[in-house]
Amino acid sequence: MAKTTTGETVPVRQRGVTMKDVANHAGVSRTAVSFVLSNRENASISEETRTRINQAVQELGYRPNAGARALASRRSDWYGIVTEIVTAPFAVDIIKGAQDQAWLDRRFLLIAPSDQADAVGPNEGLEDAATEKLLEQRVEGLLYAATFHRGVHVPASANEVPTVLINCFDADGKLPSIVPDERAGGRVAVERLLQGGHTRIGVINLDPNIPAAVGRLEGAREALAAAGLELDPELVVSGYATADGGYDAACHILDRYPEGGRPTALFCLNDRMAMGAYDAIKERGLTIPGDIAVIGFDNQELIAAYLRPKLTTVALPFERMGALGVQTLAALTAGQPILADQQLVDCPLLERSSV
Amino acid sequence: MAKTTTGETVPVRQRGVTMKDVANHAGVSRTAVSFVLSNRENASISEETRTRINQAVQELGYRPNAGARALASRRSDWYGIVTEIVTAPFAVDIIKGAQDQAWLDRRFLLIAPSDQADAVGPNEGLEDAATEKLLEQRVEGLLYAATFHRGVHVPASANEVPTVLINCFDADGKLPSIVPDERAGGRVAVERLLQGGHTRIGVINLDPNIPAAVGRLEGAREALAAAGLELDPELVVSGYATADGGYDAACHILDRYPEGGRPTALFCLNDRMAMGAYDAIKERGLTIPGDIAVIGFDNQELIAAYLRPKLTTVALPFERMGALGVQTLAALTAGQPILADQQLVDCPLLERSSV
DNA sequence: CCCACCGGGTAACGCGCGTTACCAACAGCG
DNA sequence: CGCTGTTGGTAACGCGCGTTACCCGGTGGG
Repeated sequence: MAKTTTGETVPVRQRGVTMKDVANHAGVSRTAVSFVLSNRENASISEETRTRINQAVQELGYRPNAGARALASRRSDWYGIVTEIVTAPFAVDIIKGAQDQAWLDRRFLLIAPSDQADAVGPNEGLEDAATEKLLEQRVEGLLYAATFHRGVHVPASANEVPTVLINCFDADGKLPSIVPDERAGGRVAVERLLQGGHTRIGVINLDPNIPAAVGRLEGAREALAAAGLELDPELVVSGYATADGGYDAACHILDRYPEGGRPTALFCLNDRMAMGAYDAIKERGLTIPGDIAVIGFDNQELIAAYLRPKLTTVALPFERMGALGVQTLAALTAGQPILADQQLVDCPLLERSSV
Repeated sequence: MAKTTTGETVPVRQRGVTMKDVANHAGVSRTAVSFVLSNRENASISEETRTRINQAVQELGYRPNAGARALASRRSDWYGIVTEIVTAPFAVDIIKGAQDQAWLDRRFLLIAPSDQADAVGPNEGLEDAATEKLLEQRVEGLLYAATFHRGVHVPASANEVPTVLINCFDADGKLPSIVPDERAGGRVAVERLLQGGHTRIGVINLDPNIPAAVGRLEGAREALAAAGLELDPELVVSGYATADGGYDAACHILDRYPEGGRPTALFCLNDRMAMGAYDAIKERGLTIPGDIAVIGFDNQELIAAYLRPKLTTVALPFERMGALGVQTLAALTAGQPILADQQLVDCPLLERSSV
């Protein structure tokens, strides 16, 4: 506890070592310390005092005050990311990718959850409070990350700094975005099945209106068309994006042609549905991949890597999208042109044991 | 000021509006603006100038500079959390709980990943770089969060500021920590099985040396002892903490007494192993929960909520631990005494359909 | 001998804000 | 009348640092 002049006690606040302390300790001016610490090459400091200063830094355990530096230099070295991912962790790898990349660029990533506004007042926009908080910290750029690929509306204040969307796109403007190449993913999945000799393929579809479903299905059709085939509409069934939904859809598909003509492969548009499909297949005494090959989408590790047999699936490149988002932001803040308004990121096929 | 078509005015925000600009616009001194914005009750500002200032704030779209405020007031309103969770997202709810609580306390949570030091140099300690970064931001308190309950070593610099450990404990010191009450969790799980009429219970154990295994097993034994029963050592099998490990262990347990005496319930010490156990049970033509009741631990949503039947399991209170960590930190920074060096948090039973 | 130049530094300003000390005007009171 | 409060403010300092302008003592060139 420390005492003020009035005698009252306040929480102890360690008086930090400042550049002035370092300067005194080294017997030089604070300016010299600043020059040495910021490695200015055009500053003329002799090698001897330079080492003396560095030694003082070590001895005193000096640690720069990032806030003061930001204030004086007018750059914070921070990016902010507004995301619902913290509360819906499915796509947490976006944060990881972004954070790693930011770290490489010697920048810091400030993470703000996008759904906490209701904690302060019911009428505030969801992301607005988070965005505002980040701007108060004077972030140099903003990222918005969604848990699933969709269109979003970004608060107006986002226009004050460079902004990039990750795993979502600007529903009403021209903000640059990074999204998965759903179509190529659908294509590669079905190509893999074709390559395995499957020509009759059932599809367990998501809500047909969301971008993921549209793209993946389109890709699937392309792959089939390239082989001179097409989807049997009877074998494309939508369901809730859950294991139960996948189970129901799989039952429907597997039982559709009792007389013969049952598909030999199932393309499940997400892994949770594939999980349910497994049950439906096993229930019927069929084996995976012997009787029915299954391929998923998303690569949700907890599911895909632990199902038995392990699920072959198409991965959503979350980490890569996060990194690319930061790179794009870096280009924007540096005033460089970016490659495209919308960057598509490849969805690689992960071979396991279900095909 | 900009006007919309409806004639309502919308603040046009531009970077660089300072308190001085607001003061000029309102025709008062900057001090007056500061007083109004920080709501000092002992400052004497007339109601009229107060509204004039607030109006100027609106019109100019003034946004405080958090860094400058922190510099002048010598408090940042930030806590820092060092965590491996970003890279191993299992326990991401810790972050959510901490962030929500911090938000309620009008504080901000700075998240630093604990494994990025190798990006700058191979010789730096893992958490050290992250901790250092946070201290440079002048966080007022530090949290360390682990993905699984264990002992950890924290960098020495953490001592400069109040520190609380979440889901881990200080292996060599006296830092306060928040951990799940594994023992009570094991007890409640087995009590539930007993209540269901099960007296012969198989246990799929984790690595027997980790705190989670020790506590949960101890709790299980307590519950049995209270009913005058005890574990059959032949029915306690350790395995890798994966679905495959659970499958193997379950096979072992289920086939141990071919002549009769097979357990009617399985206590799986985590949900991934329960997932594998499901397969072993189904393979043998047995039903869940009809023939074999299964109870898990961890409540890993992606698994527990999607297995068929849905898995009854004991939840790890990640979110609550995160919140409690922040509360404890708040008490520490305010100089208040904390309840205990180690706070145990209850692990509630989540009833689904597997018992 | 004077002057330009260069190496090696330092003084001083300002970033945006919290905070303390102070000041002017006016009312109430004896 | 002087004195004391009270109301409604303002001037000025400093937080820790980046940055610019400047200074001083040598040195080489003319």
